[in-house]
Amino acid sequence: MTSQHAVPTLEDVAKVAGVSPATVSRSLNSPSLVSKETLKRVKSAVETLGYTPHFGARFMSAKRTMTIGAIIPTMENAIFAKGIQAFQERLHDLGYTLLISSNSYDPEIEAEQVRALASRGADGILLIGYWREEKVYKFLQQRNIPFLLAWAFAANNALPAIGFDNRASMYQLCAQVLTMGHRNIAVISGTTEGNDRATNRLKGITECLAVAGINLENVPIIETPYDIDNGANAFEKLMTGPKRPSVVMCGNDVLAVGALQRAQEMGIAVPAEVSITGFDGIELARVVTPRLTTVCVPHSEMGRRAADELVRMVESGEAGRSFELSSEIKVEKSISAII
Amino acid sequence: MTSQHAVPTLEDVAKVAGVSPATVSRSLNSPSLVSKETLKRVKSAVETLGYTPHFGARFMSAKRTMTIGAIIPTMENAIFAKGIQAFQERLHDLGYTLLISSNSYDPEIEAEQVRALASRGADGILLIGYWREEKVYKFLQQRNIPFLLAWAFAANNALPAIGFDNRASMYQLCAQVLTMGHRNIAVISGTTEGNDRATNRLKGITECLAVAGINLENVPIIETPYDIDNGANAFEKLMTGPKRPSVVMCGNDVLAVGALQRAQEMGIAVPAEVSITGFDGIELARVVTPRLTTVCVPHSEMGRRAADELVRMVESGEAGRSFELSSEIKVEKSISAII
DNA sequence: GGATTTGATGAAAGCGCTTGCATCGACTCG
DNA sequence: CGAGTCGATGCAAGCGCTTTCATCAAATCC
Repeated sequence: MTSQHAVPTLEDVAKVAGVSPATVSRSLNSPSLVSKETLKRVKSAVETLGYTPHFGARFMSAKRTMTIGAIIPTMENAIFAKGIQAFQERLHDLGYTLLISSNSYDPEIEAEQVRALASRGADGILLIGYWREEKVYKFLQQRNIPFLLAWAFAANNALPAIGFDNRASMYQLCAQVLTMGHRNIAVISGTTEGNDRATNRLKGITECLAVAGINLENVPIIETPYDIDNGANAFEKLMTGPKRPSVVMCGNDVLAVGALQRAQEMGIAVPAEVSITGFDGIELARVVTPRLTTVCVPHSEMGRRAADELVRMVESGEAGRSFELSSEIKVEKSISAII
Repeated sequence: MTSQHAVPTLEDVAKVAGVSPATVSRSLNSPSLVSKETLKRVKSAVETLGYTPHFGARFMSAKRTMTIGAIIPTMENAIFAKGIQAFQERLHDLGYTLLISSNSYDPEIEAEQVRALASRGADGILLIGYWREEKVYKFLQQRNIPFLLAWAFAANNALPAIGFDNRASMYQLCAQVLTMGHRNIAVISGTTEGNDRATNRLKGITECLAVAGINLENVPIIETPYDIDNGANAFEKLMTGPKRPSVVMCGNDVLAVGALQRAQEMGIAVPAEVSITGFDGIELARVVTPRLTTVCVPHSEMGRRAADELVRMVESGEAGRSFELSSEIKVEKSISAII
């Protein structure tokens, strides 16, 4: 081993540059307080030593860590990917590092991750949706850690959030479905327990149907975790049930794509024999045949603006604001009108 | 504001439990050294105060951080999602926290992220593929930080890696394509610069074609970043060129799906008029119509085993080993034989 | 039963950095 | 030209934790 793994410290840099550690620190953090001359010497010392500030030490003496945490339910399907990617890019531009954790929709793990991020000094945290145990919010407040909720927006909730109204969007989509003449509706919903987005989407459908005077007892609803195969299986169950629906509304695109796929395998024509709708407007929705009728959500915009707002909260110390983004119903070939 | 944001410290816990800070520390980290009695008191003090160890402080005095970093090119398309998800899950089981960064295939940003993770005390780092500037490897070695490469495997490279042989896999797929009678081949490759996976996949094709005696000058190759629309555009260019290929081989499934989509838009029948192949075997490949002929990679297994190996390296201090995983060619409807 | 071991705990020294305060020339001002 | 400013720098006190070493009482041994 040629290299002695002596990680260089501030003091080493100071020695090489012939100044005090304090001056090195200032050169790195507030260059304006240091003379051009010294700055140059320090810079070169840093280079030759390959010095990297020790994050732990910095974290201990300074308050800020320039780190933002994000906790998402899953990375596996693409629902959050685009938004988080945009979130990360914007944060990077703003000089922050993003730490991501995912928890497979498990609230226990989520709570644990909040603590982990807090103890790692996250200056702010991004969470998905509203629902979580009260103690998590308590903890965040007690620790005074700014947080922002994303992928959801509820006008009647004071917590700072950026997203869209899942209920209203789905309501609208359902209204569209009704307008096209469908009365025989089935639903494949994501797991609603502990998931306010899924819950609200389902609510959007049931409310709309109720308003339209459709008896909900006749509307089969299957709940299942977001996954292509689950969507497929649920679809099969619905289509082999007592009464075939004319349209299957799915809680998100992943489920819908599963449904679509199983339809093909079963030789059921879409949309001729049955229509299918999704939600989210992820890539998956536009590459399948027929394209999915879905609700398009501005993922990238959401990610970017979430970054802006969270950083604003962190840097200004002000309370977070909420932003409602608009979603857009995109009617594609996976649905047809009933004549 | 009701809550004074006084984050409780070890000392606070000590005071409440009526013991010394040292004892609290031991209770938390080496319970076996502490009496049952004391342990109980400390535990309850921790609970009532909602104490969370200060990561920075811990990092400063201890060596381990129980943190693993992963640096991936992108979260946006699903190539890495499944593998990283499995990686994270396994790490969680092993008691480690995962920090993820993505860099949009920018080597500068990657280098920066390696430093960021190092200064944050990552006990080990997962990187994608072999190629990166020598200084990055130097840095890692000098800092004595265990690292593992994933999504690639090259028998002739000593760096610890877990993955598959991109060149060999693509060679095999290409051989299959030739077997089916295709001689008029076009390629849509991912950007090869700075990307050894893309480079090797392309090499797999060209080598195979060379062996088959096909003049590479007649093989149009378009290089473009991994993105559905880029795949679509490249496909269109190829199909409107001087001589239509009978098969378009794509560097990954994302490009292939783009190609497939544009084919549909252009009214070109797949596989009747042109065949299309992908690489990776992500979900996208199996939901499109026709299903994509592709090379399936064991993403989840790779993620899990990467976690195991990296943790082993960290905990044992031993050098990393390399693992070649096998990939599997999956022939689906997107390709047809030339008679 | 005195000497030694053992188990449980405390005291205190850092770990590498930031920052308030002190210092000290060099300048400015009246 | 002496007093007050100011810009640049150093000194040193922590930040919250881990860990070595010392301490001390109880248990063990010959």
